Amino acid sequence: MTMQPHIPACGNCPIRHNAVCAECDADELAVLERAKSYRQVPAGTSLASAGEPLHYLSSIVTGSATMSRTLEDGRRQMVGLLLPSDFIGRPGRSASAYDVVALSDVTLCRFERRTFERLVRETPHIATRLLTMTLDELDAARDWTVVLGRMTARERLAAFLVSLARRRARSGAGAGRALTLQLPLSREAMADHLGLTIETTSRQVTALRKDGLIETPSLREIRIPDLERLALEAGDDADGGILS
Amino acid sequence: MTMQPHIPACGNCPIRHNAVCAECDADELAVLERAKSYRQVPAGTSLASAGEPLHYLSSIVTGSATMSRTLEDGRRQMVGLLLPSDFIGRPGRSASAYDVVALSDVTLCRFERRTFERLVRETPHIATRLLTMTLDELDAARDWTVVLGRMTARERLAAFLVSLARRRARSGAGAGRALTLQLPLSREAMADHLGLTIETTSRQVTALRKDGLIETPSLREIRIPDLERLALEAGDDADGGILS
DNA sequence: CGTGTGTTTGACTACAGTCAATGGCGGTGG
DNA sequence: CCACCGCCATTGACTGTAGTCAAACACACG
Repeated sequence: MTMQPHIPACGNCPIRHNAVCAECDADELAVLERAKSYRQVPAGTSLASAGEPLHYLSSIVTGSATMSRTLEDGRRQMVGLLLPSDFIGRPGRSASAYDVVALSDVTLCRFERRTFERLVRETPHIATRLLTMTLDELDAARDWTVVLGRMTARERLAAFLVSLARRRARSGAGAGRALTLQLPLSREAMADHLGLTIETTSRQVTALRKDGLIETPSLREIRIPDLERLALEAGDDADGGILS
Repeated sequence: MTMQPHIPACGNCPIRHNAVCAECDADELAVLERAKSYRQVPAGTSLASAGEPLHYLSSIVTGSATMSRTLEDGRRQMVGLLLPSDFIGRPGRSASAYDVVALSDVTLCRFERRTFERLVRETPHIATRLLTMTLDELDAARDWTVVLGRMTARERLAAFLVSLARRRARSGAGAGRALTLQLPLSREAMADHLGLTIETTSRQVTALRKDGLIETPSLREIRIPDLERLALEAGDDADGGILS
């Protein structure tokens, strides 16, 4: 299940400048270097379960994961799509509030919870970075609240694709006007994120394609010829605006 | 518009043990004492506008407010109900991401943004408390995401009432089994929070009343004879469980 | 007592959900 | 190498929940 990967030095880490360690200087990095461990898990692995203790807090180095809650009758809602540099777990709480499941093979940079809590206390640049990241996530969660509370199925899908595209654009991969997204999720996972059924999600993909707003070279790829036009469909007229 | 209220010492402040200052010691409180100012505003006052600069960061001392976003076509979604000890604004960002409007007369404890950002940097107990509060708000926002994405109108209303009741219970006012909520919101504001129309919200209030789950002594009061039973309606079977 | 705002109720509509069948793609085994 | 199986996605037909439009009601205020 768990493979032992080669552990890169923090200085060469692909998420060095985006993760919880982003603001650390060389000295602080040296401390992290000693405390961290890596874990590589295959797609489908559960990384945390709602209500269960979580002994390690981790950053995603490569791969992606979902954070979701499932109601007793099986209804599921994704509350976050975790991509490289995103953080799993919460300092100061021993149990996870959500289920976290690897969507692809995932590499984690882990810290034992107590160790990490000490790091937060003693390493100012970790604490400030964690606060900034948490504030950003809070804004993103609230923005998604607007999508789920007030937008139509078509707008939800458009909003999701635009936010994925913007996230990709921010972490390098600058595209001119057209860009192709590698979807990390199945239609079911997309539906769980959008608060829709698989069927409605699929119909909306078809609808956006028929309207020329997206192309679907394969099931897991979506090409966006004109991001601005798609953003308009998401009710996001102020360019670069409300959708984080 | 703005009244000059009597300014209580931090030691006597009603939100002393819940607000962003909760963890501060006497020395830190003395610093806050010098930096803070109070402002009292009547119901309906705009405290922040999405996209507009926000010069003061504040805690709500008394009263309540809504935090919401309005789409261009008028659809509105509340992303937070702000009660005493809740915080308005985000350090490190000069513009507000949402509209904030006073629901009742509100007393604010304010700090100039730059001043507060310095306080966060130089006062460890402010920084840690702010992180804890932000993490709590993040969980609450994600929990609400589940409500909006997957719950029916009836469940949304029940979930909202239960969360209000639990919030009240936490800040004193321990009720045995039955308790009466003073609703700080109009039906319209409730609908905006629940992601529903006024009409559907009103129908669900009627439905819960007809089923004996709530009583409505007046428009702005809701009596809950049995909180556990109402919580069941919200799909929250694990007692004290998922709803923050 | 009348006016106005906010709420409730009613009748009808529409959007997304449900149930079911078909389609496409990849992997495995003959 | 091809065929079959199984999974996931798509499409179709119908249903149901919440939205829309409109009228009645209730309470607060002048």
